[in-house]
Amino acid sequence: MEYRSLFREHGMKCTPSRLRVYQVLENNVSPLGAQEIYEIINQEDHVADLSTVYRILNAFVQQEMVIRTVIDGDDRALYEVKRHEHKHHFVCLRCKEVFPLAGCPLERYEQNLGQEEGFVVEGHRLEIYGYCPNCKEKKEGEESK
Amino acid sequence: MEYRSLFREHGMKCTPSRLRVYQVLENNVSPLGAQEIYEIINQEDHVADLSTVYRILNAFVQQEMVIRTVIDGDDRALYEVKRHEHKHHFVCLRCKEVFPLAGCPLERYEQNLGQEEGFVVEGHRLEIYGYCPNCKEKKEGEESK
DNA sequence: TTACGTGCAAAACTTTTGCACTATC
DNA sequence: GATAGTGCAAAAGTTTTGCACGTAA
Repeated sequence: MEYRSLFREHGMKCTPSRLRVYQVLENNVSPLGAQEIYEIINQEDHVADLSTVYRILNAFVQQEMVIRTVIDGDDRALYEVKRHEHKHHFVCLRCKEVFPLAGCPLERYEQNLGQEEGFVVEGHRLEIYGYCPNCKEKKEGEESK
Repeated sequence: MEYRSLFREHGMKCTPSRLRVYQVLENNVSPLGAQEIYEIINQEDHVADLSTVYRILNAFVQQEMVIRTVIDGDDRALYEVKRHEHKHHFVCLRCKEVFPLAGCPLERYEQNLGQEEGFVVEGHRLEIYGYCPNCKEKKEGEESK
């Protein structure tokens, strides 16, 4: 099985819980919270405890298989599999949905930052906030009342 | 007093706790957590309870006098006074210090996003992660062990 | 068989809330 | 004097941890 070797490469045994957590993350384009993942994997029968989900997620993050993010105005952490492309998110202020955005506008900016300020840039986090096409319309409706 | 009218404009009474919380935020270039603010204002004598600090911060945020942010890898929220300039932060992965950065490289990118994808952009969040000049050296020392 | 992984319960940490009391306007 | 603000204690939400038991390799 393909996952077995993926886990072994990162020094972890292949267990049903880990498998399910990883698959759920893989199948979602938008990042998910620990509680959400817990609910999804246990929908049919009991697969893993919430504390186990947290332990698994922490292990994935430490192994850099998964990225952990926090979003303004929402205190819990969100998790998503690390994919090859570098991308960012658009967060809808109304429905709270998180949309993936392709690409990144920051490469040149980061070069400057290293040269001019003496910082070593390792990465960045960018989210765009606003209204998604769907909520854009609804919002206009609400405001014209 | 100058603060008195600032508070009144936002429909809030001028109390010692609010005054101190606001001043502490004003005097810090880097954002602070609620617990930190609590400790600073109560250093000499008791000024406000932690729950009061939270209530005050929430009121400030609601009145858009203060910005609330969360930073990856650190679960608590950070607060800073809303200043006129639009700026971002550099977060040091080693000492966790937050450095303000002037300016913003995103204006054109956001225009595209609205036109091509149908999103309404209201704002964004950008943090750069890496090592500050100070920790850069220390880290190199550690690695060459 | 032996580490590593997990369930359960409890704790830690951040943030919110209810209620009686206090201070500002 | 009315209303908004506060202290204290308790609760709620998220994440972590200790320990005994279970399971993958």
